[in-house]
Amino acid sequence: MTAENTDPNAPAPSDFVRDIVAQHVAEKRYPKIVTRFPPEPNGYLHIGHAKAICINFGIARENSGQCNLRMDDTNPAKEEVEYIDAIVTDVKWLIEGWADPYLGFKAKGSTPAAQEFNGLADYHIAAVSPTEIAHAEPFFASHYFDQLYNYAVMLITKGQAYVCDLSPKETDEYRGSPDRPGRDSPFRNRSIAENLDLFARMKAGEFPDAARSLRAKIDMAAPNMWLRDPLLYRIRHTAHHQTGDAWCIYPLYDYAHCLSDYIEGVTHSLCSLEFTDHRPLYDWVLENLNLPRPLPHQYEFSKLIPTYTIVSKRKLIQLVNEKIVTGWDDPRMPTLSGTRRRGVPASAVRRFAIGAGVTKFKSVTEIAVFEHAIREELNGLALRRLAVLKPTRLVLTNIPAGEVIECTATDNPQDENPTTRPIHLTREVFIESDDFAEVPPPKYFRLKPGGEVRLKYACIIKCDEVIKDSAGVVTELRCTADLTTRAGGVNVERKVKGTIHWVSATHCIDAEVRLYDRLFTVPEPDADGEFLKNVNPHSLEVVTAKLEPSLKGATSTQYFQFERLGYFVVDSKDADPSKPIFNRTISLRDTWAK
RNA sequence: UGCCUGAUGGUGUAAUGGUAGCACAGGCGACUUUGACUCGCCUAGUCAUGGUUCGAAUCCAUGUCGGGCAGCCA
Repeated sequence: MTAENTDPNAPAPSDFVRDIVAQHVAEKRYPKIVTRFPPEPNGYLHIGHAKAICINFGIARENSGQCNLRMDDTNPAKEEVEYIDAIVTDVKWLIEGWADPYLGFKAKGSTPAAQEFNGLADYHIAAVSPTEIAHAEPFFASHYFDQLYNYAVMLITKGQAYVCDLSPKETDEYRGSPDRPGRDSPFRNRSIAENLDLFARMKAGEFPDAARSLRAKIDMAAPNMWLRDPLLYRIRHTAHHQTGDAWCIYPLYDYAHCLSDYIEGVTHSLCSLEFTDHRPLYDWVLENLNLPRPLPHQYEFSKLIPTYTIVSKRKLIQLVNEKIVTGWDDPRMPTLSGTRRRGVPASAVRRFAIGAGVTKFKSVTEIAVFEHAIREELNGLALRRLAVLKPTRLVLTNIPAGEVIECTATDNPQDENPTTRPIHLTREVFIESDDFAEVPPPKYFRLKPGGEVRLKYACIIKCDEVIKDSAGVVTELRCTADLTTRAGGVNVERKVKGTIHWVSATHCIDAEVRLYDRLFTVPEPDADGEFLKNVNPHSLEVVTAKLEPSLKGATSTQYFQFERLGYFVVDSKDADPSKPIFNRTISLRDTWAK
């Protein structure tokens, strides 16, 4: 549980978007605050999307409103159903226990209903809650294609849209450039009747791809490029994952998005900065259609870009296709599925995304902020366990072989009344190789020849002898255990500087442990456009670790802290009961290593 | 050279004409059967120049620097 959803006194985030919403609420401008999260199903959601999700769902949550999940699927060439399923899973995961009551879906198969509002024709589609209605699905822009078509006919009838026969290349030339006005298309002044006829025939499939387009008639000399008679529809003889072969003309983003918002009753359409130039077009479409209900408005904020990561679908796809990672859900990927598999709790992602704030300043957020959020969440959630990643054999010469000394270990010292479990001290144990140094550096607290250290939850031991092989590698440490320093023993209060973790050599289990590190070696991997050369060749190290036996049967829904090492989780994909595999989510903070 | 948009410690963000605060990072220390956690202390900032004002990060002007825009992508 996190402060964000348990502390009623925690101040709600404050930012310029929420200020605007608050003002609209005070003015009673809308019957209900409705936002939306509208990904295109052409890739997996990543940490950058988490910010948009948190803002949109957060505002819905704070205002008892609603946030619709909508597939912005107007370009069938780039989209796949695989992505739709993944997006739904990821969004539900991220908001679960936080904003799920505010998630808006629609009844499965429903399309916008024609209604009359204040005496005017209108289209509207109602939301349902997926937690209450079994047959619910996300919204889809493609489910509004009929209505969008009708609106386009309306624009044509008003003389505000026309069919243009210019080729893509010619259209480009006619558009001019930022510092040079464009020229009117020779087809700009076709009669309304001809436009209506041509548009109907475009829909009927009479023309090949890109032979004609429907354009808004605005201003070819506008300083804003997006107002130079932007395309509304293009011809594309391609099947759509939702509508099949029903359509061969598809609306473009600028036309479909604002109307989709309107049809759903969205009030605040929040998007990232690069759409700022599109806002006048968003408004133009809505304002020219005689729509009876209050219009939505668009507000822009900056994206969340962490250091040492890439958040560009195109580039993430490249990492997958070039097999630099094992897939979209590789634990090194900044995708939500990768992050989840890595062992990061949704609450940590939210804490990070919300903490980043909402501004119009293009910023880069240090990954350390995310790492801190992960540790903070996991510190409260993770069960402590003992595990040795790189084992060194240690023999307690004063404990007879076969003797088992039961010790009590704490599951999580952060709990008010922590539960415990038994662990077993035996003659032979494994300790971390790093926890012994034959020639210790200055201020080394751990085990050294002749030195003492405490085995956590057990007793103080003294290193008597170092056994090495012919190559000089340490193969065994021979020590004596001072059993009077055990819990309950007379010398339990005796202090030594170092405490190290260990597992019994006779009771432990083996497991594959995947040690992940940052995927990139530099803070801004794509600064020069060549992110592939900045891939960290050591982003994954696989070891066979020795684990305390209570870890047997662990599942991927449990978070663990291997004491003194870091946070770990069972890999949700590759592990099975006979083959335990753990992912290191993140190491513990280590002020000594610095 | 067009339009849009922005600039507060190393990073992110707050202060909405009235003491520049918070978090991360960094440093020092305390505590510690995790060199974790926790706690205390410290370092460090309003792009520039003018103006309005008793008072400016905030308002105005000019400048500087940055980001975005010319897909039949979203």
